[in-house]
Amino acid sequence: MNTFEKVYKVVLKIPRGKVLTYGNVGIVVGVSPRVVGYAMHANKNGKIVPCHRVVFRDGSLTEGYAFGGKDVQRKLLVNEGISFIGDKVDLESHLLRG
DNA sequence: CCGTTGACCAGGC
DNA sequence: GGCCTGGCCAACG
Repeated sequence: MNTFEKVYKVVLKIPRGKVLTYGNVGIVVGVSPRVVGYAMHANKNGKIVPCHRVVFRDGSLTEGYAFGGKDVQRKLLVNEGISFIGDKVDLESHLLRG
């Protein structure tokens, strides 16, 4: 099992309408948050893992998103029923905590 | 094998 | 509340 696959597996387990932070995925997988971000970057195709359900600890998104940018990512999240506070995800309501 | 590079996060100013 | 710094760890050259 590669480190990427472990990250992908956890991200795939995120239910619709919920989000996780990079650091949270890192804790579950057992790697540093940087590695999670690296794995997401490797997934820049966006066809393998719903990386739009992974956001910053702050609830903010990323500029270099695979599908085109944070605007596209925000649209995808809203499409799944996730609400936003300004330019950030409403973590209080949608952060998946285990 | 070593140095650099990140889609990060927390702390200090 | 924005910006910088240190720590973190796998992938790349």
